[in-house]
Amino acid sequence: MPELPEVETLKLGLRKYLVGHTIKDIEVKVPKLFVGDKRNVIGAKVVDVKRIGKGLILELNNNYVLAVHLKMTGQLVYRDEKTKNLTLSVKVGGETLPSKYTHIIFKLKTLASRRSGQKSNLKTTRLAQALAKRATQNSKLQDESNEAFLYYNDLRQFGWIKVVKKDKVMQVPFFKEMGPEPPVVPLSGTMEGQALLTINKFREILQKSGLVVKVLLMDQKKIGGIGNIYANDALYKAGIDPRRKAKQISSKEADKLYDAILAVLKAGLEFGGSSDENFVNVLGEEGAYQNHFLIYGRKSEKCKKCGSIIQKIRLGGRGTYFCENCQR
DNA sequence: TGATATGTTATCTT
DNA sequence: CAAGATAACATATC
Repeated sequence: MPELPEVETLKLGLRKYLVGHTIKDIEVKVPKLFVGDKRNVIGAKVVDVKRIGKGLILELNNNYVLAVHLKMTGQLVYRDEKTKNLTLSVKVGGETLPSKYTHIIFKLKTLASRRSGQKSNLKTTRLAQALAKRATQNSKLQDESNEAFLYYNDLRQFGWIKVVKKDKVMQVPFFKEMGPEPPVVPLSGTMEGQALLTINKFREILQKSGLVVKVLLMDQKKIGGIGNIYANDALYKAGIDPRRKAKQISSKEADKLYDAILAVLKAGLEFGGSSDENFVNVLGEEGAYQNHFLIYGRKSEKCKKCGSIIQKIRLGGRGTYFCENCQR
């Protein structure tokens, strides 16, 4: 369920809370979820976080990165002194961390010098000197209070975290094969090398594919970042029947669908993602887009536009919701 | 109890 | 070979 808006929401949170921390140790409780040698990242500092489609890249200050995919039920939750008492918004497992579903624990530390150092060295006031002296005296205490954790929780254990050399990120199969993604966030938000979906490219992808349009939207090799929720909502918004062949979509309809895709992804972002199932942000808080689904999950309810009963079928093995009257 | 939910990947089929 | 279809993965919930 974490799709582009959810992963982007998490990315922004990780930038705020995780960046600047040094990885002191990694406890891997379920080995199959952690790929690679953890010794290559222990001791390194997280310097930035990027996203490719539904994937995350934690950039480190050495030659490695941590590539992350949450699949359906993965969570990355940050905890330190200030946030340790926050409860986790989930419908399963415990509210406190680590929980029954915490499979990987990153033990982190921020250096006291990062917050109190540098600038004060440039100043020569007595006050600055006194503060610096006190900071040194308290450094041991501060080190302890600066201890933090990043918990990887995953109910279904489908996700993964991979240790990858920085220059090999785009060679990880999932990233290498990913199609262009809809441009809904500032360019700085995505990984270098990740293509963006233009309207012309979108028309071309539709024309070239023999797939049913909804299955195509969700195919990460064709377009990156769209999953079941936003595919359903975008097709509803554009008034297009999800069962239609992509090839049969006219260029006018393609434009409408393109706009609808950008609109629903942006709506998802504005609500901090959707937490219909397990998604939570970096602090373990729910998003709110689930309260604004246009059609996803509304089986047997009335269509908001015309009042017809919403149908549910299965396309490409996934639940598909649509209004027979409004989507043609 | 068995069907269902989900995203990607492996494998089978055309 | 390629594109598409389908099973597999894990596990709580209906």
